[in-house]
Amino acid sequence: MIIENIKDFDLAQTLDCGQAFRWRELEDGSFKGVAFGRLVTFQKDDEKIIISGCGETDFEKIWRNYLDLDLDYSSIKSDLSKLHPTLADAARFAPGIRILNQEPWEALCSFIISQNNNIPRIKGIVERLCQSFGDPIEGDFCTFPSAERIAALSPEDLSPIRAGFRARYIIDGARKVANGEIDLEKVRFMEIEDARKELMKITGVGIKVADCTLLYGLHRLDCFPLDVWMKRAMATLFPEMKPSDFGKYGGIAQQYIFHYSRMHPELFQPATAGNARRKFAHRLLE
DNA sequence: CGCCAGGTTGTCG
DNA sequence: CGACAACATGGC
Repeated sequence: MIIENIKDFDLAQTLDCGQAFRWRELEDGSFKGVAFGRLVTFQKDDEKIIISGCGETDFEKIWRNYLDLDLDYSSIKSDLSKLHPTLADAARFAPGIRILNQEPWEALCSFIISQNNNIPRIKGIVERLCQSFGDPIEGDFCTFPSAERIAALSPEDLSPIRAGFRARYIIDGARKVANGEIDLEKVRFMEIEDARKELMKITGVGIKVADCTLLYGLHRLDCFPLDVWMKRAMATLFPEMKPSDFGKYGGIAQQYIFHYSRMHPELFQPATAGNARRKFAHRLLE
């Protein structure tokens, strides 16, 4: 399956920018992984995306939407870039980021795991969750376990995935989703404040995890999750702005800023002597 | 070893 | 309301 004329899209920037935790980069720069129960490999060649393991039907039914290929990111980027020069810098730094349409339960569960945690370890816990409770597909690739499957477990059953204190949050979320107490497809269309409140009925889901679920799992592009990186970025780079100033595509702005900040930690370090010296040495090398 | 991580909860003032 | 420790684990 080959899709032509794709702009504003980069595999690494999109699949490894902290919105999804399961994609594996292969030697040749392609990405292999599972979503919606399907195993695929993406390759990018100039303006073409090559998808192995997927036919026309699956592309139209799943992957076109998953990769958000119908949204005009050029236009959005151009509008966002007018809001603030540093946002323009961030968008220019990773112009190929898109916001995925992930499965709602996977996004919810993944971001419950993300709390007070670092990205490498989040990936490890999610991987062990899938290996332990998902269905095998091929090689060691597995599906993401359904809410129903997890709902049948106890926190102790999750001990092999080493999620720590988050284990009972995962179970609580799974049970509320599986028994219909929370209908994620209804949450998708709720007023944003109601949607947040609904998700926050789950123990262990606060405003940040709720916003991540809404943005990455339910494609609510106006959500602007504030984690430690984003709080630093707002305080340091956008002191005059608040999240709502970024508008209906604020979630996309957030992703540019999050990635840009994580890739430039020096922006947030006090200008220590050592740091200044390093910068000076760097200048001499140029 | 100590600090921190895409936070949330519970408690105390 | 706001501040703040505790939470489980391991990356760096």
